Order: sequence, then C-alpha cells, then structure tokens
Amino acid sequence: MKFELGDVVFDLDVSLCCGQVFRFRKQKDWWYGLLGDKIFKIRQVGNCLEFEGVDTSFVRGFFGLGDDLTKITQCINKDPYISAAIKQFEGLRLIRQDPWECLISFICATYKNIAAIEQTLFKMSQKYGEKCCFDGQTFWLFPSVEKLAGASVEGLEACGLGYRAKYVQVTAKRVWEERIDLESFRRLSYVEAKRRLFEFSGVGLKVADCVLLFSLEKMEAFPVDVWVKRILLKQYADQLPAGLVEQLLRHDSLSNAEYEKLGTFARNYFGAYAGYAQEYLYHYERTKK
DNA sequence: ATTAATCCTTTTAC
DNA sequence: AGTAAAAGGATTA
Repeated sequence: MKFELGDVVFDLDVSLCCGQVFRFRKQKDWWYGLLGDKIFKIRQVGNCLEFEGVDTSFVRGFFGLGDDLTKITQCINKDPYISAAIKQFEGLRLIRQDPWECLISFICATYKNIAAIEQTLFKMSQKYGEKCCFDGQTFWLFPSVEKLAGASVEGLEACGLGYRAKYVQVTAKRVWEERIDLESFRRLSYVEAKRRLFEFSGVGLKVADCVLLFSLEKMEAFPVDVWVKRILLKQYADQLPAGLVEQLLRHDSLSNAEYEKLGTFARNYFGAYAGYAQEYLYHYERTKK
C-alpha cells in the first residue's frame, strides 16, 4: 500500500530512531515494526510511505500524521537552541504506542542504555510473547498482560531485567488481577493519568511521563532523564527558577520535587506541546558530535 | 584487552 | 521533606 504525504511533513527514519520505540528493526530499506498483534513493514520513498501488513488509517494514527506539525513546531520554537533541533530533525513525530507495551518497556528502561533496553525487550518477547511469521521472517509479539502476570521473577530476571524483574511482575499482576484498562487512561487529564500510573511498582515520575507522552497522547508530558536534565542545566539555566540550578548541581540524582519543578518550567516555557519539545531536544543532544 | 563509567531511575531507608 | 545508597548488567569510553 502507498500513502502520499502531500503537505504532511514527516521523516520516518528520524521518528523511529529518536528513542521512542524499541522494537523496530531496519532491514535494507524497510522498517519492520509491531504494535499489539500487528506486524508490518514500512518505508519512505521521497514524499510517499509504502507499507504492508496494515492499512492507511493505522499508519496515520500510529505515526501521528494527524498532528499539525507545522503549528506544533511553531509553538515550541522559543529560542535558537531548540530552533536548531527542530530544523535538523524536521519531520520528527511522536508515535502512538500501545500503553501496555509502553508501560512495561519503560519500567524495563530505567537506568539502561537504549541498546540494552532493546535487547531485554527482545528476550522478554521471545520468551513470553506469541511467535509470528511475516514476510518470511519470525517475530515475537509483545507478551500479553496475562502471560507476564503469570511469569516468575526468576524467569524475568533471565531476560536481563535485573532488579526491575519484580517491578514488571508486580505491575503485570496488578493490571491483570484488577483488569485495569490502560487505554481508558487516555480519557483522563494529564495530572490524573499521571497519578494513576505513578501507583504502579517501578513507575516513577519519569516513566509515567514517557507512558503519557508516547502512548496516551498527553503532549504536555515532559520526561526528564539525565540528557534532558543536562540540556536544561546547560541551555536554560538562566530561565529556571532562582536557586534551582545550584540545587541541581549539588547532587547527581533528581528528587521528585526537583523533577516536577523542571516539568513545570518546561510546560510554562514550551507550552501545551512541551513533550514534542522534549523529543527534539533529547534527540538533538544525543546525536550532536 | 581490561577496566571504569554510563545508562531515557525507582525504591528503600535514614 | 530531603538525601543517600542500592539495585544487574550491557554498552560505551
């Protein structure tokens, strides 16, 4: 299938490489990806998207092609620094992931680098997910709630989860036993959905913000990891509340209070699409020189 | 080749 | 409320 982008600005490679998704692989010029029980491949040829395994409305929804990116980038374009990031990664869009997979993925992602996260999630899917064939290749779907709820901590540890194994286990068990519908969190406000996510084991403010931004379409979510903290301290120090910079420099970790101060600053400064700003800044910082 | 630091942090315990 | 330490292990320097 084909989809002409027309005046829709989109860069498939940048959107898939900027650290939002962990289970996309590029083979030759095709990206192979999974969402729920769907497996598909997609590539961008000029201003046209070509794909197999899913329909046009899925592609539009999944890659956020309905977002008015021109308006969004204008809104967040507040200074020369982010302006450079927006310019360099024109076409970067936030992807709409599955909330369950997103929640578990970011619980697994804490204090890990992206390569290690990808490896862990692959092992976990291989062990607990459903095996599927597509385009002559083997894929494993992301494990269901029921499957992970029944997994042992030892079994999860064997996937390289380390101390995160028990968080995954406890969270999965709770989602399963209480029949929690994570999709329904979409209807809650940012603050309310964040509070609900925060209750899960292994979910702090950062993981909650990632789930809110990457799967629940809360664009005011502004995940602050070590990279974003670094950017804020370097590029936005003089605009942060008085004393906060000195406080942050005193120690390495981020307290919840400090985290929320940075998030509040970002939402005030960048506006309703602060999450988009975060993704441009994050990718820009990670890839420069 | 080895070693050390780092990693899209959270939890637990002062 | 604020701070510090611990939690595996792959990747990167």
